[in-house]
Amino acid sequence: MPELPEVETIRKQLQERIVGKKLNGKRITAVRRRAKLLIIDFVDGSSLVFHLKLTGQLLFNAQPSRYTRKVFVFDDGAQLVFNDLRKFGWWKKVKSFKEIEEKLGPEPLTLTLTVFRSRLVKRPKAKIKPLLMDQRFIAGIGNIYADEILFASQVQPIRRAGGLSLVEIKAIFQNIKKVLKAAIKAHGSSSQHYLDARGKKGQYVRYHKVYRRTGQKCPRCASLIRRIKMGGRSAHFCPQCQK
DNA sequence: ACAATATCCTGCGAGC
DNA sequence: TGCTCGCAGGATATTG
Repeated sequence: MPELPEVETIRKQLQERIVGKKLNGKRITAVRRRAKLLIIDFVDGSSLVFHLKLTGQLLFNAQPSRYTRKVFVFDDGAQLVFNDLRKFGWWKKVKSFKEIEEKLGPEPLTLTLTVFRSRLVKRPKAKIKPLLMDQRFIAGIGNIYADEILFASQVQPIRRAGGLSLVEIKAIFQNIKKVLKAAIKAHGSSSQHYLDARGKKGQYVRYHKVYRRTGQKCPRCASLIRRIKMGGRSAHFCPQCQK
């Protein structure tokens, strides 16, 4: 799916466009994001929650296509179109968002080094890449940004959390924020299906250093980028300058 | 505790 | 042209 930066981009755009409108008679008070979830809040405290998974799109005032699964119509006639080629995405109405909140780890952008370290210490045997993608450990990072964060930190994806030095932990911590913020600035990564609420592509693919660059030169040391399988997902890294 | 696999679903490009 | 294979931004359940 859209990972944190993509959902955050959609959130900002929808916030500007739909707050104050009514959906099914209820006024919208806010558009929030938690991890990779998009949340539309209503005046009565209830929420409409979306998860876009791999191929979901939320388009404002777009024409429905063959992949449109749902069209939400606002009181003024504006529309929110939910498209999803692979049908993994979902939406649901909840009385309170707390029902969903419980299972999620901390938000990457407000995470502190102390919290990050204390959570790593509890999982010494776990490999760092699956850990970064584990939504209970830290919520919002997926395959693209896990690879890019580890490249920026010069740490290989197969490293065990317990074997990381303090310098490496700090680097990963800082790069989580740095990479995600830069990606938000670029409106996310449109590697394949992602479009923002305006139907436009994100530009962060330009800055990808390793993700889907197998066999190309590492921008730091010119070694060839390698791809390995980790738990059914691809991990991309530089075998030379990531230790 | 951790790893690997299957699963939901559809499409695309590569190779034969 | 048409087939099969592998791949695809997620997350969960199951099994070892």
